[in-house]
Amino acid sequence: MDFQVSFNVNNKLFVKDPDNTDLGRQIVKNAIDLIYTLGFEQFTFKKLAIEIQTTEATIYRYFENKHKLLLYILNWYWSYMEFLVMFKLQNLDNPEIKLIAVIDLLTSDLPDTSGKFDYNKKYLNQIVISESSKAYLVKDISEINKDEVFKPYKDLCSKIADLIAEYNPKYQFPKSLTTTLIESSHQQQFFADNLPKLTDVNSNNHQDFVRLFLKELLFSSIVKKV
Amino acid sequence: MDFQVSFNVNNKLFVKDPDNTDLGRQIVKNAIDLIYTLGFEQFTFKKLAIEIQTTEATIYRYFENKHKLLLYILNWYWSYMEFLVMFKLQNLDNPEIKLIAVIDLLTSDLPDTSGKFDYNKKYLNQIVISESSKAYLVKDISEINKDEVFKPYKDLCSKIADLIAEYNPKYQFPKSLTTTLIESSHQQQFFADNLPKLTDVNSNNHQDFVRLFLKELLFSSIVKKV
DNA sequence: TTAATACAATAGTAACACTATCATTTATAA
DNA sequence: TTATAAATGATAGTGTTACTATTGTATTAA
Repeated sequence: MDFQVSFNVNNKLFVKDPDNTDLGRQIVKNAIDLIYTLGFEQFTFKKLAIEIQTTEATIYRYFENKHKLLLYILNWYWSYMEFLVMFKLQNLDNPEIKLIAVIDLLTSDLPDTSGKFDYNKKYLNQIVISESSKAYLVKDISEINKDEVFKPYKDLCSKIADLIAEYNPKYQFPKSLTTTLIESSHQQQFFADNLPKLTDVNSNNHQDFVRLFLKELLFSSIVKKV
Repeated sequence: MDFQVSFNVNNKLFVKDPDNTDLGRQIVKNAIDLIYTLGFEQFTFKKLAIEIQTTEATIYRYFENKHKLLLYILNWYWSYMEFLVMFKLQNLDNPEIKLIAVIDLLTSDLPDTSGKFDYNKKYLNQIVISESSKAYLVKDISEINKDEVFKPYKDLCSKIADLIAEYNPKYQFPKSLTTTLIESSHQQQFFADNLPKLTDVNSNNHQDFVRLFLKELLFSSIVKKV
């Protein structure tokens, strides 16, 4: 694939739209690299400022705090993922094949894009795996949820849940199964890499393993019972 | 139930065993209350010290940092949970009934105990739901894993995975299914409470809902195919 | 040419995550 | 009972984090 993609990320997530300036895009791009390298807890605006040779104060003009920056990055990812799902499902009719395509997407790295958004897709993927739950597992979740900062995630979930309902309208838990698939896909990849005894991974290709597990989990849950 | 329980929590998790002194037990008990109230990010040793009218320095004599304290609390929880599983499964033969009992345990509050460990079980449960993944989603996971700080969690998982293998020896992913059940049980409870649109809850009793969902998920995965 | 905007440079504050020192209380053992 | 060690309290201090404020300069737009 080779085209430019661009999404309107929720404007409650930034003070000044980083998408509009070179510096803004540098901030986001280098934030991804640095969060990947240091982990979210060790990542600070100070370190990011040094990395791109600017000052903390400047970064604060774009983002209120690092949590919002993380949410911005994740929203970009979820929006992109929803776009990819839409794109890949074009011209597909069979609900089973559609769901298989979705699982493949959820367990693959993002395709590289050229142009303005040359974020490191491998890093971005790892951030989603290791850091995304920290975006919602916070005490002020109900406050930040009011700003609709989880809309892209919810939209993606709802789209996949619809596919499940299409496959088997009688299945009772399409949304919970969807979030379980998505979150489990991250967890199992993380465990396979870091705590492999918590999984059944045996090959070297962890993504293949997770893909297999999730397909089994999904289709045995939603199979139409006679 | 009414008896005293006591576990040997991994001694790499503390500097001085909090289990041996009144002050140590106060620290753990009040840490649970405070982490529940403030969330792990806002929780500090300073605030805890004020709460129990001691000083930061004193708390540092028991725990190196708040991450280790969280791990200590979670290890206590996982050890207790494994004990409860063992206890509840006594005298049960039928693997299906055993697995149902396990899911019931995973989706219920801990029973109250008297004696030294009068931790607030409702708070502890919420901490497990909201904070436990923060114990392992850290950059230095491989370092801390060397100290076997995840052993109680792994032991519990392995015990449940064995039950799955007992039910259906041909099922390929007993461990991954187990971690998925446990983690999903937390997530779905968290989502039901905070981001209900990501789930299919309709009743007021979120625990019943999660229980139903997980049983369905588990047994459709491991059903013996003809 | 003026005026606005964007950014850099610098300084400062309160909280956090510790470490160190020393005095005092408490438990224990000779 | 006294000596001794261990546990805790009190206090201080350091470097870092998470910001906010101010002021000067370069760029751009009217």
